Amino acid sequence: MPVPSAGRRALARRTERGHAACDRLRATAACLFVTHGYDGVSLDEIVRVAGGSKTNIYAFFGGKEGLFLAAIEHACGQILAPFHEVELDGLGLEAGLARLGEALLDQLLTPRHLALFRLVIGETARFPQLGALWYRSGPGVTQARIAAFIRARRPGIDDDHAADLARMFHDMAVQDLLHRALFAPDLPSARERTRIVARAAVLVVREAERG
Amino acid sequence: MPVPSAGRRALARRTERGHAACDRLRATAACLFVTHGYDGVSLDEIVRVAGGSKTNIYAFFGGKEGLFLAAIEHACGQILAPFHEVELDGLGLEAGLARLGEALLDQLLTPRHLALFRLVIGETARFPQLGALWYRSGPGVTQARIAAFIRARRPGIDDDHAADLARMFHDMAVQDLLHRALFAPDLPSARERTRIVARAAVLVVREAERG
DNA sequence: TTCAGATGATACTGATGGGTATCATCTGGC
DNA sequence: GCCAGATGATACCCATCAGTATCATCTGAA
Repeated sequence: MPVPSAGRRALARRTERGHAACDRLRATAACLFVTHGYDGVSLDEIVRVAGGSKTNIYAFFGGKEGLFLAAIEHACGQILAPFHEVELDGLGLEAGLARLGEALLDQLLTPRHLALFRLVIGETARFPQLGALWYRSGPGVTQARIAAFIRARRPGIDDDHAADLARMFHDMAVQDLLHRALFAPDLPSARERTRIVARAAVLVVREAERG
Repeated sequence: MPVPSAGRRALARRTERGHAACDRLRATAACLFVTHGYDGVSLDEIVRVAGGSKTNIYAFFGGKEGLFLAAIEHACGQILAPFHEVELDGLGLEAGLARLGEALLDQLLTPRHLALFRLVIGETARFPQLGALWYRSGPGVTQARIAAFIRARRPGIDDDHAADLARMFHDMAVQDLLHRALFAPDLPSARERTRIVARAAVLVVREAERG
């Protein structure tokens, strides 16, 4: 691999055309990297799909690694957006947890999320900052939202206890299904999904009562 | 990439030297692939470390992909061996579950397991058979052992219920810690580990009483 | 309008690496 | 011991690809 040099200097004033090219590059790269992995995509291919030229990649992102990190960060930021908009007004603890679990699984079991998850896990060895970024924008946010909901429905609850319950609910409701989706091509039925999430919700509610 | 051809024909009688070379290649490849990933290791490097020559790789394994699959299968078969030998005689349900959970974490949080896990998840997109192999020799076996223990300590329990409890215990005890280890460099303290496992065991025992 | 700098198109470079070919050497059944 | 076939050592082929260089064209602030 050629040693990267300073390359062309950073741009002083980027034009409108440049911004558009930059966005297109990042979006295209995200799509291709998620689908084919870091080593499975060449810069020439990205440029061929996105338009523009390799000149931009080095001017905007510094090289392949920079483009990769920017693309994945972008993808991570988007992946859980629908989950954050789930409406819980009027739902009790058990029903609300169930809805949160279902909404979470809706996102986590999409092919796009599974592919991104694979990529992040695989490349965290090469790009350590990726792992932290992922946990922050993934499980971290998710568990925090669940914990907040538990505290809202059980106002007197201890903060640590709520966080514990949130973590346990998250893991019981999501992890086995996520792993099965990652490793086996046949997803469980919707009925099975519902059962698993409901079971987790029941357990957590019982445990919350106990204090 | 050159299109693989039939290559040299399969060997009719392999010599003792050949068997030794084959084993060395597989072990070396497992080590290097787990550390550097599929694309991060060249055949020349494997041969340089293991001795022998590329001739063997094509004669024994058919090419890089075949060697990779053989190496990973080998590594998967070994990774949980210590877990299967945990002694549970004389322990009640809660204490036994706790010991199982601790023993499992002992294996899952080793650098070697984390690296193998990363590799398998990342490469399952390219080699689908890998995922099934992994689930079979990993979580599948683990959960089955936990379920068997629950049934042994609660003889009247419904089989499906035991399997459910096993899955939930497995996920509560292991998953969050595993994910944090995968994504963040700082492992949780032994104290925190013990607390999480104990908490999961308590929940499952209570749930088992309820029927 | 001008023109310096941004962007596009494209060819090139140097290194890498999977797979093949060739020939030398070793093994083991006979 | 013989010798066919297994194994080792090595050079080679050819495609890929990150990064660079060069020059043409476009943009937008002054």
